[in-house]
Amino acid sequence: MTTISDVAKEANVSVATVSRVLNNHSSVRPETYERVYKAIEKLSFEPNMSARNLRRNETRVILIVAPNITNPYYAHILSGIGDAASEYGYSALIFNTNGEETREKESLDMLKKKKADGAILLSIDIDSLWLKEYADKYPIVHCSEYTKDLNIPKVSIDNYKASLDVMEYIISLGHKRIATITSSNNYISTHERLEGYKDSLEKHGINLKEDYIASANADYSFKSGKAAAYKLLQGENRPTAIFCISDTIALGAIIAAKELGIKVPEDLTIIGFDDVDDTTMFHPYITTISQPCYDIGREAFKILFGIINKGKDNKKVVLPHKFIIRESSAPIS
Amino acid sequence: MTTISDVAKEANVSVATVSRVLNNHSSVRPETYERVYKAIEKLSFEPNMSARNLRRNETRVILIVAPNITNPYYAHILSGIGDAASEYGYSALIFNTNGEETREKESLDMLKKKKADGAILLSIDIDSLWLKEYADKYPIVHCSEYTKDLNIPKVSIDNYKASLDVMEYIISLGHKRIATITSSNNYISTHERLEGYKDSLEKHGINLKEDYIASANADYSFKSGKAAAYKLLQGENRPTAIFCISDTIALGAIIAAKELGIKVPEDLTIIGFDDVDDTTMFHPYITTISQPCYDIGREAFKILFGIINKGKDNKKVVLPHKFIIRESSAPIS
DNA sequence: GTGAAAGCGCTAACAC
DNA sequence: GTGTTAGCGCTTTCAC
Repeated sequence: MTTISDVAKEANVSVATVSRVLNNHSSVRPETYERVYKAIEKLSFEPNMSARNLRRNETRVILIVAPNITNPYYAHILSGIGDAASEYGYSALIFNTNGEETREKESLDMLKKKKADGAILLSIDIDSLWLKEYADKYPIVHCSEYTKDLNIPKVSIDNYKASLDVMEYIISLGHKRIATITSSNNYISTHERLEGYKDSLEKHGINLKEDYIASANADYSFKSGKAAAYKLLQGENRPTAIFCISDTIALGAIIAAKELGIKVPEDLTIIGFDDVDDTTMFHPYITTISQPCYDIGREAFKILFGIINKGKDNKKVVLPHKFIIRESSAPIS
Repeated sequence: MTTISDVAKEANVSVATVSRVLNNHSSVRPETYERVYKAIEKLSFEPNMSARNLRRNETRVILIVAPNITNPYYAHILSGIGDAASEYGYSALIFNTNGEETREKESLDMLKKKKADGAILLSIDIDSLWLKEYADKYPIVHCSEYTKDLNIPKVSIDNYKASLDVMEYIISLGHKRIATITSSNNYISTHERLEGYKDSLEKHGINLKEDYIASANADYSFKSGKAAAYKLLQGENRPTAIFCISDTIALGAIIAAKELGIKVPEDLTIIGFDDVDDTTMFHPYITTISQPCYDIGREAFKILFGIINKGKDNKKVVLPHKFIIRESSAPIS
């Protein structure tokens, strides 16, 4: 194993100078820099991270906290975080919380115990104010979901705007009886999408009907989406369009419609959200909002990196979503 | 931050003794042990990993090499690895290779550069003999897929046996015209499943028909599965059963059959593999082989941990699969 | 059974 | 602009 002092000998300088070169300190004369650089290359020297970490009091580990990385949505984000982290020389401690607050806290205690330099939270309830205590002391960034009223850096799409986009489109198709399937979870995305739904109706002078709002499980399960759609479609004056808060729910709604003999999109428009599940297997392919999950992950890492190395920040990054029209939506007949 | 010497003071011993307690050296007198232990608790001391790693020349980082963690199969395994790693105080460097050999080698160079203590490979071609060079020098374990003829520790299910199970079942249903959709990739699982298919036919005196063997893409895509099924079902003397190497392919086959007006399972039995995609959304629910992905991941980590800490090993662990009969299979009519 | 002390590889004050 | 050196927190040899 070659060390900094091997390089120093090779280049005929002191270890301090090598260290300076390694850390891009400006005070090194170009010739010296060159000489050291060549020695580094020649010996193919790689700095020992444990030594550097010990000295700098860092870990070069980040915490990734998610309910369940098996969920494709989180898997995509994780992929982006993971790639960025590798590029910057960080490794990851992946914590599955199963959505439990105790597990969330437990994971953040890793920060307290100095097992990680910072954390990226993939999902957190809108009202998790207990987070403040941690965010004040440690580098934390929100990814996708975030707590309201807490000034913590975050990256996500504009869920409210995306919801508006969906609703404008549905309304432009001539629909008036528009329902939504939301979720029983307590995420900001869920709230904002519902707000967008309500505000759009109001803007267009369409009365909000409470029984046009159904709710699926916290984890957007197919089954619960299907059940919610059943409720919606079996009531009287059934909707001609349903805005679903996720693609899995939309899939459930499509099946419910099919079982009830309602044709999609001819008699019922269904819109999804996320575009991460494969919804181009079965017709009708689902019209949906697509999120740049991978980039959300990458960006989250970069912000965290900035905080760890340059100190506090409260950047809020909003990435663009895309509206993808496929087959499950049509003008009212 | 409390250090080992704080603990030493508190317990009235030397740092060496604290270290011994920390590492369970037997040579510490019970009373001393007790005293130190209490001091550790009292100060809620946590050893500084960077210091320990520097001293021991470790990183406490493992490499996880996968084509794409966004694939649910890998995501499930990753979940198991991640949980086990966290429990043992390891973090992970996740490398997406996209199936490219150069990326695989690149990732393993992290071992050379001492950026990780060992690696878990989630997929590797059956004939990647170049791996030997690395496996001889560094702790590496195979997970799910492995290279033939290389004596590297591994954990997987018995793909050959699983294939036999499927085939015995299909044959017991009375089918004689049995096709398979394999994959163009070069994984051992693919080979073994195909072997099982062939051997079963032979055992039951059914002639192998080359045009009953179709092939989907390397990544088992739905589309390619559907295309392969089309080829199978449009030929003359079409099969009455198709054994698909993955659930996504089976899903494709079901759609192909539906489009061709062939009823599943009445006129065509379709079997899948993996049970990781959600195949209980649409009827018919798919009869399939289920793999204990999470446990495969956990076990792989444990073996790696063993090698890192106790030295070479060539344990081969075979975990049990399950055969799940659902709706896509029926006796020949 | 326990302690003293060296040293892992690096960074950063401080000196020149 | 560069070198000398202390020291980050831990493990481990060597004494006793």
